[in-house]
Amino acid sequence: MIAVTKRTLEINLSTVVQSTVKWFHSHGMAFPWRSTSNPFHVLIAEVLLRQTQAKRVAEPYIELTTRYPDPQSIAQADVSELRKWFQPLGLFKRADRLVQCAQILVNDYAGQVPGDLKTLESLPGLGRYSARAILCLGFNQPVPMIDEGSGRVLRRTLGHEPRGPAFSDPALMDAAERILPRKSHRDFNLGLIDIADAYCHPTKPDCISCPLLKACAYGTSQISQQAKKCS
DNA sequence: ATCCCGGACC
DNA sequence: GGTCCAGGAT
Repeated sequence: MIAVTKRTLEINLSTVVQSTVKWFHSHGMAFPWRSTSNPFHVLIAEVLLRQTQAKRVAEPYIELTTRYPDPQSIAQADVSELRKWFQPLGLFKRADRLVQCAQILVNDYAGQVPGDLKTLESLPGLGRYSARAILCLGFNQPVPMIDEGSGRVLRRTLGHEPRGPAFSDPALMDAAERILPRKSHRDFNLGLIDIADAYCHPTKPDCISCPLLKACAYGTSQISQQAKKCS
């Protein structure tokens, strides 16, 4: 009996992975930071993306990575000059911390972005999510990228009860580790993020259109509830 | 738990 | 007028 439920669970997990990756290949967003593997450019992107809608980050990202392509450029940049590129986005302290971060990279890490989790998390302006995003996108490491959006997709799909912020939910983080595919980890991570944006809205999710509907505990229950209402 | 922050969207 | 946004620092 236990073996059967476990096998059912594994089948569902692999369905979630395959549907997400397949959907991403045809519907994934082509943001500029997704066509580079330069770790420092990924780092800049993640700083800009924090609590900011991805579409609005494209222009500042291009400007910043063009004008300040490496840690050295930012380390010696004038902070007030750098803040200019954060003007339309808000959260200006990100600019200050980006300079601090670049200075540490220059002084302590030979101007290179370190490729290990603990060091990345210790840098100013980077946290659990950004560090993992840099590892996945900049170093091609099979690390889960769980933010509030992709965390919500996984929670709803796997039928988890939301227990506080995604990053401090051990059950969610364990599930994310378990489900992450070895081969297409990058497409899976980005696919979850894009699905969160396109369908899995916090208050009004579009389950009918979602590519994960058939594999999603939340979506299928939503649909059956709607069917009851209509009858 | 709160603050940061401007803009898009409803 | 609320809600939300690839979170992090305090």
